[in-house]
Amino acid sequence: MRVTIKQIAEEAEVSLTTVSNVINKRFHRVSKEKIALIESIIEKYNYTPNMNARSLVQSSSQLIGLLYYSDEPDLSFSDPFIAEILSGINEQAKKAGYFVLVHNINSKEDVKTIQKNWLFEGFIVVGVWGRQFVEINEVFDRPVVYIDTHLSKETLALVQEQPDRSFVNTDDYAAGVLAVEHLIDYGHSNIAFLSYDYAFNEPSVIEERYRAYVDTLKKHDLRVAEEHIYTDHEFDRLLKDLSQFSAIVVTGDFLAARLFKYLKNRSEFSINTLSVVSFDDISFAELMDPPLTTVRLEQRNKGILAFEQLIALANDQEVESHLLLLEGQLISRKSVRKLE
Amino acid sequence: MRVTIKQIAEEAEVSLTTVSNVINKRFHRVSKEKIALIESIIEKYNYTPNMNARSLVQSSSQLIGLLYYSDEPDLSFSDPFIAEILSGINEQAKKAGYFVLVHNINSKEDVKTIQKNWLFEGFIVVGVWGRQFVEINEVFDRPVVYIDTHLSKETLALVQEQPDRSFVNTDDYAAGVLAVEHLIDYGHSNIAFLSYDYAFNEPSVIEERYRAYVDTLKKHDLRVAEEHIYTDHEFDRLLKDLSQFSAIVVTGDFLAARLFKYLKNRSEFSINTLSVVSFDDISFAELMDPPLTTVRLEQRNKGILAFEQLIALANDQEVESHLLLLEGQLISRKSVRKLE
DNA sequence: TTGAAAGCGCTACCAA
DNA sequence: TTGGTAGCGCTTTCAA
Repeated sequence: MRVTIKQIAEEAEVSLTTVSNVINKRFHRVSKEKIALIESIIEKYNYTPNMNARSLVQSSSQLIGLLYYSDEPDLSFSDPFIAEILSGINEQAKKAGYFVLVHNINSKEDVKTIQKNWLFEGFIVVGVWGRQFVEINEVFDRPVVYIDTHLSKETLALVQEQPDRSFVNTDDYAAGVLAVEHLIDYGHSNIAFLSYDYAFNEPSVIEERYRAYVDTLKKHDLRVAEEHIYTDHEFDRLLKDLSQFSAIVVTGDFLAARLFKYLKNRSEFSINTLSVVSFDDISFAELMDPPLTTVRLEQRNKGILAFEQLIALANDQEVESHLLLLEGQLISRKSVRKLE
Repeated sequence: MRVTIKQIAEEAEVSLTTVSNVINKRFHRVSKEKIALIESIIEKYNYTPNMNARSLVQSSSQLIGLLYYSDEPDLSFSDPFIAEILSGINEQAKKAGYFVLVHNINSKEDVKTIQKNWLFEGFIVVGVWGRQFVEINEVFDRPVVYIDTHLSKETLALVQEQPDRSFVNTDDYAAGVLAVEHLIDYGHSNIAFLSYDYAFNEPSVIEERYRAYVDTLKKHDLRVAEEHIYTDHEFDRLLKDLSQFSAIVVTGDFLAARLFKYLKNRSEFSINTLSVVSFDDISFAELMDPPLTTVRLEQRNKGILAFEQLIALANDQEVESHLLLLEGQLISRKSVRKLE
């Protein structure tokens, strides 16, 4: 059987309390000699406290929950984006002696259930945005940091009141500016915009990039038009209009790859005629033909940062800000060409 | 505060024991009326038992551990392969009311620690093979199912004795045969083999495919030679030898993509001259140029199957076999051409 | 069919 | 600086 605090206490000939005190580093309550003795015995048996017992008495559980909000269960964690984030979280967690429980949620009931089952230090939540936010957010009774959750001004103001909520995002607006400026810098002035089909009127990652696109074009006195916006269902329309554009902003590398394929199948000339800039820098981006110019988003760092922020919140430490924005980084490859 | 079994008992005016009995479906020990009453109260409060308390008394924890063995912490869960598996596990787990804790391990100590911290129903372990196996395997005190762990005959014999260990793999040998037969079927007879650099003498996924390659070639009286084997560090040598081959077997889609890029950069003719077949069918495979012919591996299904198997083991149910082999499926696209 | 009580491993409170 | 003890929420004897 695994060794318990009781056995340690017996062997050291001290009380449970004393052992507990050294385990929890309350050194000021124990004499130096006993600390040394007890620590040596702990070392000897390679003792680690039972988290279930600990959790039961409502102290630290060392457990954090990574929650992925999605309606389609088969999507969830296979998304490389979340995989990267998990990877980052996991690395930090292991270093810091934390454990991470992953779970899919698609309702507030899911959150309630999981909270009743286990005691968490806090949560990292991915995939929540728009109207779901308020409903989901209210049921958490522990700190939470949201990743890639963009909020409307009103909602944001509301959350400001809650000291144990934080947000880590890419600065998607800035990333968008980066992409468009690069295009303009290279001489492009007729620039289309391609994204997945989504609700353009709710704050979201895509909406930020869209705003950046519009603003940057306007700033340079370039023409902006609603019909220059395409969704992934409109490749045909895009192809028809292609002669109008010398460049296109695509909201994700995978979508860019789909566009490449589509274009290659129709008209040989297009792919070398059209410049494309995208977002993500997935591992495949550099292997594409042409190698994709894209804004690197560092999802893994988001995971790392989110974990760090969560631990700070959970321990009531001061945090610098509740909105952490990561810089995107333009990776210039071959898919954007210089215009004379 | 969350409602406890005690409050349920009070409201129902019965003992804790009785409530516990209905929660654990020991209906034969409780009268019909009380069952109905208690269940209605449970329903009303949306009561769920506290897993920490449950675990503490050594009954079910509903917790399974997904352990990823790797020396490089930053690799781990960002690998799309493990992400797919996690996705499958997670879906099943949620349906069945289980929770999954993910963790990186790179020593048996890691396993010991996590086992002392929490009570698991069992483990799903990914990334262990060769000599690490025996050492890691012995420290588990709960059922475990390994994914993609190939064992030597001797080790396998050893494990046969352990009724609570199982293995789910793709039938990598069969998948290899599928790939090579396809090539031969299309008229190819000079076929190279490209894989990541690895220990060819230990049982592994790649070794299985390699054996399939050799055996199938031999079966068709085709020439097999050691110098036809290339690693990902030998692209230059491969390029030099390329005129000898009409086709190549590559052990993974991502590597195939790297090869494509390399070849495109050197000699325009090569990529359309060389047929390539690969393994995985990652989402990018069909977007490659040419679209990649590959053997689909269904990693997600492995996760699903592994979970199911684990639950069976944990509940001492009869299992049909301790070695579950999934079929690969050849996805024929454009990267293999018919020879006249 | 029901319930009282012990105890899982730990922390927290209070007293010494 | 130390220790005794109650109790976290639950399951599990054992007795009624």
